[in-house]
Amino acid sequence: MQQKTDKIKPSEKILTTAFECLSTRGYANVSMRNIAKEAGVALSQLTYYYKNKEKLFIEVINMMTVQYLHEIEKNLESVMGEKEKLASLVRFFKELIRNKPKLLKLFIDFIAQALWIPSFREQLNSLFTELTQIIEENLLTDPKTKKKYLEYSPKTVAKLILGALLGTSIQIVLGSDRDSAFESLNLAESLLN
Amino acid sequence: MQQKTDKIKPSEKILTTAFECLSTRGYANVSMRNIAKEAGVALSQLTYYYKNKEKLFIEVINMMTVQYLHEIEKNLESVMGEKEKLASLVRFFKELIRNKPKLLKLFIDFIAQALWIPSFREQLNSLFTELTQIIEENLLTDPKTKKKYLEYSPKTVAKLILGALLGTSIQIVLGSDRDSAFESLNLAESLLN
DNA sequence: TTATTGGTCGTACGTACGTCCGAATTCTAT
DNA sequence: ATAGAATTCGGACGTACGTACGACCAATAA
Repeated sequence: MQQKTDKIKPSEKILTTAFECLSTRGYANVSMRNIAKEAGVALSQLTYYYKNKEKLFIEVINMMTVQYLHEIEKNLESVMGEKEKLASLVRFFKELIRNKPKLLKLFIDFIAQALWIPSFREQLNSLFTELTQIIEENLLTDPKTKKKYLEYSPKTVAKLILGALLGTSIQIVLGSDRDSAFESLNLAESLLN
Repeated sequence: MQQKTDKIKPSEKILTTAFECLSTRGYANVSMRNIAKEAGVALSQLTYYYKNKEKLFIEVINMMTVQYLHEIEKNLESVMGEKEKLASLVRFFKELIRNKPKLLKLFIDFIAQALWIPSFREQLNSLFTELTQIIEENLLTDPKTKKKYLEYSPKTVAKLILGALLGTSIQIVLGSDRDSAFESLNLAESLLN
């Protein structure tokens, strides 16, 4: 029965357990020992595979970044027209908030850590850059769309879209009345159309 | 010469020093001992006045909340017309980012802590509520303004504005190219007009 | 068979943390 | 002047942390 779970590579088991712990309790409140214990592995295994706590967290974020950036791009490719793509992006975020709030929390926690830890900051910056580019290339290339924002560059528009999605998500994840804030995302969509 | 600084109440000295430390290095990276030392006060004084680290941070946030909420309201009262008030709010945020980035960092850090610490979360929620109300009452009462957003409630609009300001600020504080992201705030303003 | 390598483990080191406590000092009101 | 309260101090307690180390074990290659 447990054959398969036993065959999981320890390094992967550590990684997924680390994600579970970090996204549930936060970087500052999770110790290497916690992760080791929960993964059913010796503490020193974490050092062996990931060197230290900082690098382990970076790997966790990396894993999530790769996975979800792909998912976003797949989502955007699956519909035609920039209006529809925007709708699709908003829908993606709403589903993320509803179904994977832990992922959002992990991400917000990571942002805060990036304030003080240079290696995190670097990684976060490249994530922001990639996200902005995806938005730019998918939602803002049509001349018709461009005209609407006249003097503003696509990059500026993309950053605002990302900012609004991020800021609203934060309010939702942390706030009490979830549904009222969801409405804000709908409004964002219609304002941009 | 130092008469005046010596006369500062220790509790206040602790509070301002705590702000300085927290906004420079972050909640997780600042110890009670750090603050005590920097404030020139015995460690146990922090416990005496603020009970524990959590409550001390809450007091710091409280101080900042009171001060800057007042400042925002004062700012909004000083101009007439909802368009102008929106412009004034955006200007306020831009100046905040430019002149008091440490305050922004403190705030972002606080948001992340609020993910895991219930007392922080409570305080953050009431701060969000107050901010939303200020926006609602100052920028969204004019019937002319209301019409623009048709089916959306003022609260929803207010939350989006707050979200966009917050999300964009985060990108600016953490990002490398500050000026390009400032543009996003200008765009936000014109989109809402 | 033996030697080498990669993986696994338990443990220990040094340090830092938040909190607590009892004694000393200063202030205040009678 | 003095009792009592408020303040200040240094130090200690127990715990938790990230990291490092050296000993095993299993598989592989010569």
